[in-house]
Amino acid sequence: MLTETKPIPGRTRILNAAVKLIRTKGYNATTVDDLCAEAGVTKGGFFHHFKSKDGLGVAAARHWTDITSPLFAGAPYHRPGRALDRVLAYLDFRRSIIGGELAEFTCLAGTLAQEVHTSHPEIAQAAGKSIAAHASTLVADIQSAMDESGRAFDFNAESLALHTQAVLQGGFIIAKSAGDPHHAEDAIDHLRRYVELLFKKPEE
Amino acid sequence: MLTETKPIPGRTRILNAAVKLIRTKGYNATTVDDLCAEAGVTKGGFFHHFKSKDGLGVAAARHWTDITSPLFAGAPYHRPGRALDRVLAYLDFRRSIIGGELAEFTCLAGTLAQEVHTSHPEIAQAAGKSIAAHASTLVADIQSAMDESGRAFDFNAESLALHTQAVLQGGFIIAKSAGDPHHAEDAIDHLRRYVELLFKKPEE
DNA sequence: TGACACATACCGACCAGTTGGTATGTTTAT
DNA sequence: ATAAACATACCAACTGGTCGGTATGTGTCA
Repeated sequence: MLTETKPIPGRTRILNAAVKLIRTKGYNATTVDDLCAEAGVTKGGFFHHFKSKDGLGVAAARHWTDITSPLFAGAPYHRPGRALDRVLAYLDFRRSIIGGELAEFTCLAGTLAQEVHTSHPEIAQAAGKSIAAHASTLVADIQSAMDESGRAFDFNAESLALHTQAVLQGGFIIAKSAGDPHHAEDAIDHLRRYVELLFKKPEE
Repeated sequence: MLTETKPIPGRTRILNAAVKLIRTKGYNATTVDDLCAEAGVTKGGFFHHFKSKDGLGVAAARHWTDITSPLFAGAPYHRPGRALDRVLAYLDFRRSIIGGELAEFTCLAGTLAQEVHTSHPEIAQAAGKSIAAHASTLVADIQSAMDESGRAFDFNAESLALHTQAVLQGGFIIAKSAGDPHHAEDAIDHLRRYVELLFKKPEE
């Protein structure tokens, strides 16, 4: 039996190129020619698949969700029995995937949203959806952890879920501003400590 | 006696225009012509004051420090007697200046660092210095709060100071991604709760 | 025999940066 | 005191290259 290596279609190669280049250089600094060269496609091919560069931007934001969703859905942090442990395991997982170059672990959606939030609202909206969708995957565990704790909180599960994303995004920015990926880990460490303190039982 | 209204020199007008436009549109999307129009200067005037657009980028990052330093130095959050209260007052101050358009309260340095960290390292470095310099103004109060608490912490004052900036930056990104400034306030609320929990005395 | 997935060649708009000035001080030499 | 020499702060017009986008093919497969 042959190993059927099906070729990756041009559209997907362009989207993967977009993820790589936009994470490294940003949206505006990434030219259509850059994308074509990286994807091994000509300009005609590019505009066959996307009606404009902005159209690609929107598609890239959605592609980002398509890439990351299965990564997190298949990650081992869903295994612990207690909800709080699953939340902490999520943070540990996020910390564990930090390594190597900044562009390899930073968030495309955050990068896009920051850069184009006024000039290209459609792209920003698609990026916002991607972040919100990922945050929403945490809500159930956070809500369960809140319920299991038997405590009262002056925030809701959605707010804390979104906050985890805020801290991650902020950690990436500090890492970029200092040129040191280590700072992204520090941000997660503080976030983990925050979650532990929130749910810590008074006696322990 | 005449009211001597000294005219703002072109160089300063260009720097102020840069802060406004880059915060709104980002660095790459802000053209030299945009800057000239906003500042009321011609292109020749621009390149008299700055040797290149990148040169302006570096100068704008430093200008950002020049603008923000006196703002924070003169703010009322330094007044409380207990160090912890000064730290919390700082966060309350940061929360209070959020309002209106996103471009009016977001951080130029964070925006710059995110966008140009690979393509224009000099600008990113200048932006990083601005963030680090601001964070360092918090270290003394945080250190005092740690000392006054009499507790042991597994992080140092510098780390927590930088983390406050990470959370702020992250809050801005979530706000931009959702198109809602309110999220920046949520991030600060969580950060304030974290600081309170860190320093809360066991008995209270 | 089309519909699809590309490629080649090209265009007009725009953009960073240059050129070659002018007007207004400020310093220096006599 | 004053003129020459220099410095600073701008301006209008231009240039060479780049960018997003288009027009028009060509090969392939159901």
